[in-house]
Amino acid sequence: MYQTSIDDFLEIEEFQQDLISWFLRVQRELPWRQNPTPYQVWVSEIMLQQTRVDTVIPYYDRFMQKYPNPEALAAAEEEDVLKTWEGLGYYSRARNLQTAVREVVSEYNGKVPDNAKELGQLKGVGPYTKGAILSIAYQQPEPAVDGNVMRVISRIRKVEEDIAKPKARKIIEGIVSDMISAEDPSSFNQGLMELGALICKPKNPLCDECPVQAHCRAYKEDLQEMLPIKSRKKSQRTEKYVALLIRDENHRILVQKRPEKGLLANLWQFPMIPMDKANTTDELVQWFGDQYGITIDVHKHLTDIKHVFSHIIWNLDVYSATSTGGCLQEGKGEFLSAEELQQLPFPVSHQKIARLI
DNA sequence: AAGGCGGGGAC
DNA sequence: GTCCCAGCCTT
Repeated sequence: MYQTSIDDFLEIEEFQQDLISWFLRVQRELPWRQNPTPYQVWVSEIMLQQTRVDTVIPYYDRFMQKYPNPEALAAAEEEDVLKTWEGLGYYSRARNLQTAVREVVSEYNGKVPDNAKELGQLKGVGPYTKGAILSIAYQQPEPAVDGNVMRVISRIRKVEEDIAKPKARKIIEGIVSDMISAEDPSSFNQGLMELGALICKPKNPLCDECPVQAHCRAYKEDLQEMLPIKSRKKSQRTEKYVALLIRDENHRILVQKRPEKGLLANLWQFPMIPMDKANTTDELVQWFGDQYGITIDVHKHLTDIKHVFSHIIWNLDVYSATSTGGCLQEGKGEFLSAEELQQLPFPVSHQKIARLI
């Protein structure tokens, strides 16, 4: 059904021409498009995973300033890398990127691999990123199928598979493999993504301005609003916590590092107590004493914070408090000055608390 | 195959 | 509120 027949070759060549010439004419000027090194392509592609271009730009600039090459990133402290990534989300991207870059420095003499086998084994480099690096950095005709490309190809070729399912990506990859330009795979792949971002948008696609309108089955059949087909994800669960801004006698503040796995791994936070463990202030003080080893005096309610993740909603009830005695248990955090806190990476939800200091 | 994993912009 | 963004990893 999605096979390419001999009769389609001429059509495909026209499609390539229309797409690539449009891309070369209208492409946005982006920091990672100025004669990029493979490392620059790699970093930009990791940052762009599930993240909009406009959000990434300032992060990319700061990151490249601090870590201009694989050696610099390999030598950095993880905590500093996370601080540079602070606010961008999906923090395992940063940790996996550093792990992979260290492997590139030690195993490949600092040269980013130019083949699918070695690239695919690097931490955090999946099918999309692998294809993006091979095509954009090395001009190899490999598909790079992201959300944009799934939507664009679904419409152009009337693919009615549910793009939320893994099977759809394989189908789209096959189609792109049959269509990709051998002369300029970089512009072809980037053109598909740029088309998705600027013209072939999820809602209200600008078909009147589309450079490949003549090649689009969805447009021909007026199905552009119906495609792609995508099943809905289930909604988030809610978790309620009390968060505490606890000062000691020197006005230092209690913070702790989160576990090395799971949500917001290795980031820092203010102590949080599940709401069901602290129905009353007395219960809260009791629980905190048991868990942390210090007694606290809870003062006024500062604010409520609602923070939405992709799969969880946090409701944080924030109180100020002072530590009045006891000895902080090992591994339960440390009291730091406001200046010292500035150096540590916090999730956005807890940056909101830090602003109250 | 399904769920965990951030945050923000567009509507 | 909903959707979704230049996705990957784990189970």
